[in-house]
Amino acid sequence: MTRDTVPVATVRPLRRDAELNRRKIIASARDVFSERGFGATLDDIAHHAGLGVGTVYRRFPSKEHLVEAMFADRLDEIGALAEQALTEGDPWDAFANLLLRTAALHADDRGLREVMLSNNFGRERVAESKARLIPLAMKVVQRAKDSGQLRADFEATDIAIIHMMIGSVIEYTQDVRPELWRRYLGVLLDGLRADRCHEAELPRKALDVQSLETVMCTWQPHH
Amino acid sequence: MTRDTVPVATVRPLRRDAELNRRKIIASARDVFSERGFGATLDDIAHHAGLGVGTVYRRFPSKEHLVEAMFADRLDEIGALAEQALTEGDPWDAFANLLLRTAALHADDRGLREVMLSNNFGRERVAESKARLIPLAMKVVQRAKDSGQLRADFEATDIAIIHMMIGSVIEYTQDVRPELWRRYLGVLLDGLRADRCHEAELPRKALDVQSLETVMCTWQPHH
DNA sequence: GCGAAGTTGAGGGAACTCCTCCACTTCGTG
DNA sequence: CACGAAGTGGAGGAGTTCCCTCAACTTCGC
Repeated sequence: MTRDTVPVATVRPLRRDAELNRRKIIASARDVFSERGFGATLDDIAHHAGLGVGTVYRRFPSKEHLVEAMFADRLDEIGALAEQALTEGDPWDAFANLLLRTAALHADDRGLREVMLSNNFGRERVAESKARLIPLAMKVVQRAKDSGQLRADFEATDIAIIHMMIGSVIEYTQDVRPELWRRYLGVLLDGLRADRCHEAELPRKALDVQSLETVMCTWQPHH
Repeated sequence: MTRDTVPVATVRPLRRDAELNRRKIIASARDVFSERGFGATLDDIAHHAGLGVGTVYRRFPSKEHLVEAMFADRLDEIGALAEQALTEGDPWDAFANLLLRTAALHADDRGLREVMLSNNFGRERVAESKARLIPLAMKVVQRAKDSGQLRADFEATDIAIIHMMIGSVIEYTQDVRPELWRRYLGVLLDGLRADRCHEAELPRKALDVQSLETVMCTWQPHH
């Protein structure tokens, strides 16, 4: 499934056992990355799959390739969430649910979180999928602002920063209280409603898209 | 100043040049830790001080000791902020300003941020200073709640988590926009005001002090 | 049953860090 | 001023961790 999307210049098919192992590797990578993030080594993934390291390297030239193979379609999942949000009845609920559902995915999958917040993992397909997300998010934001429920000085780039904040809560508290992040997303959402702002304007302007890009290149997973 | 607070069993005084170097080391550590955090090696600090590594190790058995020597009094600074907050006129302003001023210190000094958010740096004196902070914070919170301005379901441990969130914003955005964190603290503060609540209660309970302790032992600086 | 394809895991090599050691320098007292 | 004690420097040992290779071995499938 993830497989045939690559250019394909009629590569000879893998031997049956090799194909089986390839699947084992991907399954293992999904497990390991989702639990331990990209800090995990290919050695870890190999052992978790019950295979030798060499086998993994024979199939995937580098960690990058594995990531690429694994996460492109998961990002499209989030794209689907966003599109769905555009058709949802109440504009505020659409906005809030998009944040909530995305954060919930982040909480379940450390690897996904890292791909989303950093520009340092995966190239090509991952980058494309992310690029497709931006205009969608902008629409959801605009709709919520137009409806007068989301504060007017909110910007689409704020979404990314909010995910960074919630991401750090997830990172550190999920062993102790896996759902605690919902509390702080709750505070943030309350703070984002138009009828709650006390100060007319938030201090400082939001990041422009270019600066956000830079920030996301700096972003590094913890340890 | 930081100096004579240690037990002192009449250690013979340092030779004049050695004492000078000791000061250089501490100054250098202040610079380097504040900019690069505790990721910095003692080698870095030595070179930045224009000294050899050996000299640093002769004076401070380990990084821990240096940290201890440096940060205990900075934490007391924050304690002073908190006490000051207790006498400030408006209870909400006291609360909000405490968060703001503390975050501003964090933004200026990566080392301080790391000591505050983690239980893994510095022992003894640092731990003491932190312990003294807790009841103060609790009072400030209680006063703001009693005045009806801070939402009733806020807890003192939320302060630490908020600093983690803001800390991650600082960490990643300060090269691009050093003051951007104020924007998100602004959102949080608006979300914390009691009036015009949308949801009656935040989802999930706050951490208890014990769990927070655990979380802070897990906390690690980035990279 | 044979050659091509696949597998294995010890270990090479690179990047870091912490810290030690001892030949050398400097201090300051007698 | 000279001499012993105190202090200094920084190459390098020891420990990690990680990425990836390769040569000996196994399995597949025609």
